[in-house]
Parts: sequence; structure tokens; C-alpha cells
Amino acid sequence: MAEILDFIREVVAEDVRSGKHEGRVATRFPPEPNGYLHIGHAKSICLNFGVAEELGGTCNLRFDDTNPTKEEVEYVDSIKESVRWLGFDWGDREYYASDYFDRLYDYAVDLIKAGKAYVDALSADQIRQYRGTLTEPGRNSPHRDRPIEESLDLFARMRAGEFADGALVLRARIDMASPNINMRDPTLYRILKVPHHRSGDTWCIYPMYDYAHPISDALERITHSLCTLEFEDHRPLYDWTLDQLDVPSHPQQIEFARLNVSYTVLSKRRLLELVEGHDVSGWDDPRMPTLVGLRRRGYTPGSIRDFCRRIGVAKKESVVDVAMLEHCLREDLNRWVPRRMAVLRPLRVVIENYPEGQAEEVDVINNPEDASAGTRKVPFSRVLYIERDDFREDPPKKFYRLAPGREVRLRCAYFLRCTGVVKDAKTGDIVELRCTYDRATRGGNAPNGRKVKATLHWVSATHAIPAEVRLYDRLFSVESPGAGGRDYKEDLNPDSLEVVKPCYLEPGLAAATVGEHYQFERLGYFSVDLDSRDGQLVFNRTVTLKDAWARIEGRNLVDSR
RNA sequence: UGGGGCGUGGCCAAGUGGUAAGGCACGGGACUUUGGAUCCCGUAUCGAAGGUUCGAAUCCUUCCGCCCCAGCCA
Repeated sequence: MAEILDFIREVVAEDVRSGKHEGRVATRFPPEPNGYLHIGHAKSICLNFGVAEELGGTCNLRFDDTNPTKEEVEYVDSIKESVRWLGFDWGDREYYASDYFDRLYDYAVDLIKAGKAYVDALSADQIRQYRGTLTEPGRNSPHRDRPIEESLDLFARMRAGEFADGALVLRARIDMASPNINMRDPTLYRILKVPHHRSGDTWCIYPMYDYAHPISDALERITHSLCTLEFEDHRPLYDWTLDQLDVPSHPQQIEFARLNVSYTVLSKRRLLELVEGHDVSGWDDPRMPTLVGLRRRGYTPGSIRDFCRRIGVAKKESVVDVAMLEHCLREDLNRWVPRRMAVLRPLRVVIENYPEGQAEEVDVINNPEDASAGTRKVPFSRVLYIERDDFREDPPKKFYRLAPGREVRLRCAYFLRCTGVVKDAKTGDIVELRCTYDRATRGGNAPNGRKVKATLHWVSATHAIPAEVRLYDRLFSVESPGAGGRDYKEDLNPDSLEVVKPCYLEPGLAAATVGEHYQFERLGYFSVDLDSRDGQLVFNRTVTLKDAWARIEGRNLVDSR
């Protein structure tokens, strides 16, 4: 079945068919290096690189670095790493708008000579006043009709550093009465006596996005310039700029809706605030929707690409359910991630009829989805740990795990029956379970065909290794943080991080290395965090497994209210 | 109240005049040595109202709602 094309792919495919742009396809991903990439950028990356790849074209990585006051090399490095991690390759086509500063300057001179731009001496404040409002036209600047020679001279001196920041500005001469505010003589160049992370102090005037972007696209002979909806109003300016100049090509700008995901925020400003306000541990905090955060959390590039494919590309502003992202993740991980046993909240179990001091090894399946993954040996002995949640002294309806008198299966080991509960004399807390096992059920099946309703994961107390596990929940507790005029920080989920320690892992996990993925059976997918040290493993819970019991239990809670 | 966009089930999203794809979520069932996975089954008349037409989500009209734009940010 042919994949359904989104409207952008349709346009590009049609252009290839009709021979527009000589049938070429050239796109670009143009991040501004002023922050880390997030899942929203992934949508754009997948679109731009995807379209190019599918139609035999190319996709450039271009840093839109025209504002030295906000941009840093730290960001370009991380952006490159994230794009690569996502699985895309820009070859040698790594560009920077700053590489075009010379040509951009020359084009500006052309504009002035053609009477299409002028140097204005109005202050930022005055320009705002002259701009008019949404419903009233603007007024011409008194300097709008300054002689061309004068503008040329002033512009050269702006470049030479003769004026202070903000003293002068180069403006396009378009139409102060345009209903499109972007066309009311937009600023093209401003003075910024700030060193640039690439061009150093070569320049003290810097081009604005609306001017630099179309020309950069044209110089790279981009065919389709894909951007988000908020730039739709800028398209007339994009086209105007290219129409005035003798540039190598005239790319077509097409806008699509940016991605929003429920229970998180996706704006650089807010993400920066979370980092600077220490609401998270950094850009790569596993709860962050940044690519470095998702990566550390244990998300795979493939799952993110799949997600971007599934959400589609359209012009409707939408909020995609984070459950969709999690679904893509689980689907990927389920296929290949090795299973292991780990007990997060241990409850001690003593098997009274199992010989003291004895131990044996049982064969445990590595991945039921993949027979070739084989089995491994896991030690079993008289004292085990099971999950506290897997025992209820007074089991509610539909709870079919362990309870007094009940028999369950220990995964790939034996049937186990609970014969007694040991409690702390003072607190009444359950501290240990007394049980018996049926040695005839080795491997997990009863010779007499007897069935059990539950299978529990377990770990041998004497063999298990301790570890720290970090459990994450959504960063925000509401679907759209900050909706209804609230401060989005009020919506932060106070329980988004829970550190559990010590947890007990089957011994083979001692060899786990940073970044590895595992499924802890019945609990979820986990990955080894970079905070791990020798003998002190730290795991991040990437995502839980779907949990039917939790749903039933939750539903009952709601029902009983 | 200027301009530019957008409105298809809870969330995405196909559909471009011929009688509403698919995915996620949700509910039910089968199967199961992860209450996982897998497999079945189930849920919309398309923002509203008029109109054109044998026939409209698709064309026309009007209305309603939501988003973006008044940075020397991108």
C-alpha cells in the first residue's frame, strides 16, 4: 500500500514531475543555535531530510546564526549531535548564515542602489510608533527619501563601526500602508557591537532573519523552504526580497503546523527557563522533551522517527497525545530489547521447604519476541525478593497475584505458595513472606496441569545486585501547561521524578553499560544512566509497560468514590 | 474592528462532487510462563446555517470558533 502523502510531499512531488527547479529537490533544516533541539524540531528534521531522501534530493544543515547576542557554539555542537543521533546525515552540506555575511552585505548595497532600502535614524521606539497598528496604516519615516548616496554612505559607516548600537538601521522600502505589517519597511540590518561565535569581531552590523533567510536559501539553491505557520505572513517579504535581487534561485516557502505534545512544553524560552530555574537538572534531564533529554531517558531515534511519520504534516494546529509517542517507543523497544528481572520495591520471601545454603540456576527467556535471543541462567535460592505490589494480604477482586494461601508462578522457575506473613511487631508492616515451592514445577509448569493466574518476577536475595532506579512521570500534570493564563510552572508535576533505592537486579546486569536498554519484566523499559559508577548502577525508567491491573485498580478507585 | 491561516470521532489524520481510510486512546473478547506482546470486535455525517446538485466533508453564501502578526528575535 502506498504511503499517503502529506500536502508538502504532494507539492514537491508535483514540482519534480513538472520539472520546476529543473526537477531538483533541495531542502534545509535551519536551526538557530540558541538552544537545544526538541521533539518539535524532530518533526522538521524528519520532514526536511525525509522529503529530500525520498525524492533523491539533498538536505542542508544550516545554522541561522544572525543574532550573536543569543547564540553560542555549545548549541551548534549539540544540534549537530542530535541531528546525527536522530539518524540523518547532511554530508558536507553544513552551512551558516554567517558565512554569507559578505554577500548579504553586497546584496544590501544593491538594494539601496535600486532605491529599495534606506538607512533610517529613527529610534526603535519611534519606528514602532511610525509602524501604525493592526488596523491603522503606518507613516513614512522622515528618512525614507534620503538620497541613495547618503544611505550608501551611512550603511558603509554603520559597517565601519562609526555608530552606536541602535543609532541607525537599514530598512527595506516597501509600503508603510500595507495591511501586512511585515511589509511596512521591515528592518534589514541592525548595529550590534557584539562578537559573533563564528565571525568574531569582523562585523558589527547583522542581518535580520527576514532578509538573511531567503537569500541564504537562494544561495544554497534550495528548492523548497519548509517552515512553520507563524512565518506565513512573512512569505510576501521572503518573495519580495528575492524578487529585488539578482540571486541564483527563488525557492518556494511552504508552511506547516508546528508540533505540540500534551503534558509538556515545547518552546525554547520555556525549556530554557526550566533549566535555569533548576526545575530540571539540565537540558538533558530525562524528563525534558529535548532530543538530548529523550535520548538520556532511553528513547530510540527510530521511535522518534516513527512518531514523526505517524503524526503527519498539515496546517492544522494540533496537540499530539504523548501516548502516541510512548506507543511508538514501546513498539520499537518491544521488538529487540532484552528482558531482565529487577525488583524495585523488594519484599523478602523465604521458601521454607527450599534447602538452606542451596542455590541453582534456572533458564530464563531473553526475549519472547525473538527466539534467537535465547535464554540465560539466573540464580535461584531459598530467599528471594519479589515486588511489594505483587502481594496483598487482603486481595481485592481481580487481583490475582500472591496472597495468603495462594499459588503463583515465579517466572521461569517454580510455583510458589504463600503460607505466612511476618510483620513488624511495632508498625504492623509486612516485612517478610513465608512460602513453599513445588519442586515438580521447575521451569514454571505443573506436571499435573495445574494452573496459576499470575507470574511474578523475582530475584535471589543473596545473588542480586543493588541499584538506583529513577522513575519518571510526565513533567507537567495537565495536558496544556499554562492554559487559561496560568503560569505554566504552576502546572509542573511535583512527582515527575522518584528515586528508588536500593532496587535489586539479577546479577547478570552487573555488566550493563551506559546507554543500554533493558526491559525489566512486568515493569517497563529501562536504560543505564550516565550517572552510573562501577558497582553503582543507575537506571532510568524510559517508559512503563502497559499495565492492565493498574488500570483496573484505578478504575475501581474512581468507582468507589 | 486590518492582514494571514485553520476548523473531519477523546487525540492525530486521509478524503479534492458519488455516498466518512488508518493510527493513538478508550471499551469488550481470544490467547498468554511479562495482567507485556499478539489477535479479533466496537464507537463520527465532517464548526453552524442556508443554497447549488440526482447526489456535497468536498462547490457557493453567510455566520461562529481558534491560532498568528504591531522585535533593531528567529
